[in-house]
Formats: sequence, structure tokens, C-alpha cells
Amino acid sequence: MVYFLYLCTVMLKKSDKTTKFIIEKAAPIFSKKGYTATSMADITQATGLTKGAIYGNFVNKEAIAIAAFQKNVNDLLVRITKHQEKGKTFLDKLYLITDFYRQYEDYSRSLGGCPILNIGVDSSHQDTELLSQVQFVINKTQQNIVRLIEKAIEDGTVKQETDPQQFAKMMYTRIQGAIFMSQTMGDKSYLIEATNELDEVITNKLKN
Amino acid sequence: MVYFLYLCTVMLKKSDKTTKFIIEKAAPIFSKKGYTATSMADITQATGLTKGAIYGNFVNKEAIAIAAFQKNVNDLLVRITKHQEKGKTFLDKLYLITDFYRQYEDYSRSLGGCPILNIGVDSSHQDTELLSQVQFVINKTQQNIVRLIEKAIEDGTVKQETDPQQFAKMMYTRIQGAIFMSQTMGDKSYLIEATNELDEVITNKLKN
DNA sequence: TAAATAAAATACCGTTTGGTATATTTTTTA
DNA sequence: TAAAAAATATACCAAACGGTATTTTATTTA
Repeated sequence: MVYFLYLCTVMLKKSDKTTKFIIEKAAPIFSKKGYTATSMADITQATGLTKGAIYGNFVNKEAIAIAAFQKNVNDLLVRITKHQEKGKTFLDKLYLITDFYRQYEDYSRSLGGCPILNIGVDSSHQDTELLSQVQFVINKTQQNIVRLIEKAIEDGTVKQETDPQQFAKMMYTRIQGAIFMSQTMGDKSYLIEATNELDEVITNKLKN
Repeated sequence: MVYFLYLCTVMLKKSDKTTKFIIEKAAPIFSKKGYTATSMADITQATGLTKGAIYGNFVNKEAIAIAAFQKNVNDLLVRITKHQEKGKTFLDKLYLITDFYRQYEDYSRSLGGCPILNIGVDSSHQDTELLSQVQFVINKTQQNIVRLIEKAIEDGTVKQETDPQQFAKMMYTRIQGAIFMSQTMGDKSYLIEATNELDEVITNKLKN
């Protein structure tokens, strides 16, 4: 009975913990090296577990890669959402999105680089399950920006003639460009300058 | 003597032709799949040659990857340069850069995707020779934009208060972002809209 | 055309790959 | 605590990996 309660509060069976542990260790490796370049030996080494343990928790390598990507993306979305909660108005929340990416270089390092960028490029020529996952997340993130702008138009803080779809597309494209440049050049300034420029655009073009 | 002349005009020994042939066939594969995920079997299959022939022309796999990247990048730079030659003024040439990338999605497909983006992301966590090559090309391309703006300031077609370095950085970052989005989403509109927006920025913020 | 040379094909090397069947250990249930 | 069940470790598989030594085939020179 006590043990039952323990299970309930922690919400995890023993094997679920191992599964979670494997995902956490594998996620940055897949993100860094890409799917094919990541070997099962990389994962056994990183976890300290054997193949037996890993294949007892996942049917194959692809299943680990998908779970790892979803974990990375989920962490990312939770973090962006929480960061936005600091703002009161919809316009505040919009500024907080650019603010989140201002320090993204440091955060994404812990994920093994930006998962959207890395897995996106890695899978863009392979038509796997991973590619559709990346595309889904991109669309979702963009749509969040769209809704934010739409509501800011409604309450009058953003100009009515704004095209929310077009602006969101532009904003997300610029952010991903800066992420690529920062990561590849090893130079945070790309992200810092891009987010500063986006703030200016919001202030000068969007704001009422 | 006749044969000597033949060699002189074509400028290629027999083996050089094979080398070039291997590079041409291997380049899009490396760009698509990344370095590790590309196997020697992929290359023998694509060329119809055997390992013996390939290792007779290259010391190892990495040498092929580097040659392939340089070939892709060289083609790219030649093409951008030629496209710019259509313009008379420096400002014209600046517009022609964005114009080049307007149709870049179609062209880059023949390279196996954008080599800067693909090899950049693929090598950004590995510190190989390839990474420094990517960084060099990025810097060079950006510096070309800088020089163009500087000269346009000199002849009075661009505003004097412009920061050429900052503008070039912004321009290249936005273009690479659009390339990533177009490639990953399989949607040209990201590149088309981004280049249109950049043209507007040049016209409204840069132009005198 | 015969000998010399260069290029490409063949056959093989040890290692690593993703994955599995089985044995062993740990954990849970009764 | 003993039996049942679940989780992990071990040992192994065929296939694919990058790379090489050697043989065969083209090409060039004399």
C-alpha cells in the first residue's frame, strides 16, 4: 500500500525511469551527430547500460531518436511558454519570445545544439518520421506567434493592417537563421543582434 | 604532338577527369546525407567505379568530402558572381544578390541542398576541416556584401550612416534562415518572401 | 608493336554496425 | 521468504563499414 502510493506520486515504474534516463542521455548525441552518425555504442557508452537494457526499452534505434527529439522539443516549448508567462499583455509576450532566443545559444548547447535546426537539416533529405515531427513543431511555434499578434490586434496594441501570418513567418525565419549562424560560427552575436533587430521591428512596424 | 595539344587544350590528364567525375557524383550525396552517413558504397554506386579506382584518386573518405564541398561552394560563388555582373551600379549588384537567392531553392536542389547549411550543421559539433571551410565561405560571402555597401556609400547611392558590417550580417542571416525554412518545410515561399522583404529594406532603409 | 607506366578491378582485411537469443540478475508478487 | 516476473547483461549474428594489397586492364612512351 505504501509502495502503491509511491508509484502514484512518482508516476513512474522502474522501467519508465530507465526509459527516461536513456532518452536524456541519447538526446544530445542524436542532436549533435545526426541520426545515422549516432551509433548504439554511443548510447550504451553514454548511459553505462548494455544493448540488452536499451533494446528492452526501445524497439529500435529510430524509436530512441524520435523519443529523444520529442523530449528536446518538449523541453524547449515548455521553456518558451514559461518565459512568455512573465509578460502581461500579448505584446509583452511577443517581446518575450525574442527575449527567449536572445540567450538561446547557451540553452541549446545543453540540448546538443538546436534540435529543430539539427534534426531538420539532418532529416530534410530522408523523408522520415523525424522530418514530419520537425515540420509539425515549426508550424506549431509559428502559429503561436500568429495567435499572439491576432490577439494584440484585437486589444488594439498592434496595428490592424498587420498580416499576422506573414509577420510570424518572417520572425521565425529570422530567428532560425540567427540560430544557424550562431551555432555554425560559434558566435552568439548573431542571435543577440537578430533579436534586437526584431524588437525594433516590433516597436516600429507592429506597435500602435 | 597532336595528343600533347589535346592535353593542353583540355587541361586534364585522364586521372584528373576521373577525380573530377568522382567529386561531381559524390558532392550531392555528402550534402544530402552528411559526412558520416555517406558511405564509400554510396560513392561506388553513384560513380559506377570500384573502391580501387576511388582510393587511387583520393587518400581517404574525408578528402572526397572536402573536395566535394569545395566544388559545391565554388560553383555557388561563381554563379552568384556571374549573376551580379548583370548589374551596373553597386546598388544594382546588391539587389541581384537577393535576386539570386530568390530562385536558390531550385538551384540548390542540384547540389543536394544548400552546402553551407547542410555541411555547416553537420560539422558544427565536430571541429573538422570541413567546419573551418564553411566558416571561411560564410565570412567571405558576408565580406562581399560589406564591400558592395561600402562602395555604394562612396558613390552616394547608399546612406552614409549605414553600418555595412551590421547590414551584411543581417542580410546573410536572413537569407540562411530562409534557406533552412524552405529546405526543411519544402516550401519555396520562405525564400521568396524573405528576399522580397530584404529588397524593401534595401529600398527603404539603405537607399539614398 | 613491345615494354613501361598508370589506372582501375578484385579480393580481402579487421572493425563496427544494428539487432537478437539466451542467460543472469534484480525486482515484484504471493 | 519462495516463486514469478520483469529488467538487465552476455554472447553472438550477418551485414556493412573504411581501407589496402594485389592483380588485371588501359594507356602511354620508346
